Amino acid sequence: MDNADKLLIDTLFENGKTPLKELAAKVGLSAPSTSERLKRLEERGVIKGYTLNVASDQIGYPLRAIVRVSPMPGQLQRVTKLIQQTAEITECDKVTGEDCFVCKIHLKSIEQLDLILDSISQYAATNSSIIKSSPVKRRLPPL
Amino acid sequence: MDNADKLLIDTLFENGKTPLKELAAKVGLSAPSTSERLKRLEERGVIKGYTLNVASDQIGYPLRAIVRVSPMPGQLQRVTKLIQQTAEITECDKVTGEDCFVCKIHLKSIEQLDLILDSISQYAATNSSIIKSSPVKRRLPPL
DNA sequence: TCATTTCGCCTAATTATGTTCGGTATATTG
DNA sequence: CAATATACCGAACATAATTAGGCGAAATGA
Repeated sequence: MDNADKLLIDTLFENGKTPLKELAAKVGLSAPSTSERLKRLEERGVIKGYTLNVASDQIGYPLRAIVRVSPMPGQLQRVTKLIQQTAEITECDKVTGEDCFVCKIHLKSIEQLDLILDSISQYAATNSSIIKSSPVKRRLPPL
Repeated sequence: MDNADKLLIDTLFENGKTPLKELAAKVGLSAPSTSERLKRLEERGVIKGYTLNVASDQIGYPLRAIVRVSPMPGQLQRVTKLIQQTAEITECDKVTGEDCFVCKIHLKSIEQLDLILDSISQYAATNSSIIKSSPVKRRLPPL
């Protein structure tokens, strides 16, 4: 991971469709060499894939929430499965400490939150917070 | 947003580099029409951009944590700025409820967490959880 | 030390991919 | 019901990415 590799990752994180030519110019290499670099980054698993940023409010989800979930004794497996099967839960991390899971949920309405929490509450205690804004948008840590 | 548009978004979310030809085949349209669809999705702001999935452990960050941050009275502005300026904080949402912020942090080591928390703790109470696994990887809600 | 291999790079040619350009059918509107 | 707008198509064109062949510097090993 030299400077060129870092620049490639940084640039592609900003715009995953940056043309090879432009990438090559930025790192000061030829197109084929740059392509080789990328291939190696992919093979090494540094670059796991290319994806989209979608505006969730444009696809019918004006609300987002963060829900902390603490399964009741003996319900860990069930709750894990339930979380994975709830399509509106778009991200979930299992963490140390009091709460077991921290989930991000996309919602069509507040009512939908109630609905989803109800389905969980038989097996876990939950703590919900509506997202009001995002002071830090997804970004890379320093390379 | 008809079925074709949804398929395009779903497919590109999985692989942001899916060739137009393949997208066209999938939605049953010609390449130019598919390209038009994409352009409109971008113009309407549904597709906000293309980006990368990077393996954070491959770029020197084997640990991730979720930190909830509750600024002390009168320190909201300062804390907001501090969070934004802390490069290891790769995501932060401002939420309703007890805690004001929920942050995701990428870490080189546990010591680094201590360091970062120290810099915040003069202005806010914090509650940290180390991420042990991610039962739900980032995905789209139902389209 | 000097031959040998490996590696990363280059340019040029080739192939793949995406866009533009008429032009048509089907809705939409005055 | 004519006029316009929309979404689509195939063919031609333009752009972008990959492959092929070869060069030079650093690492490897006799």
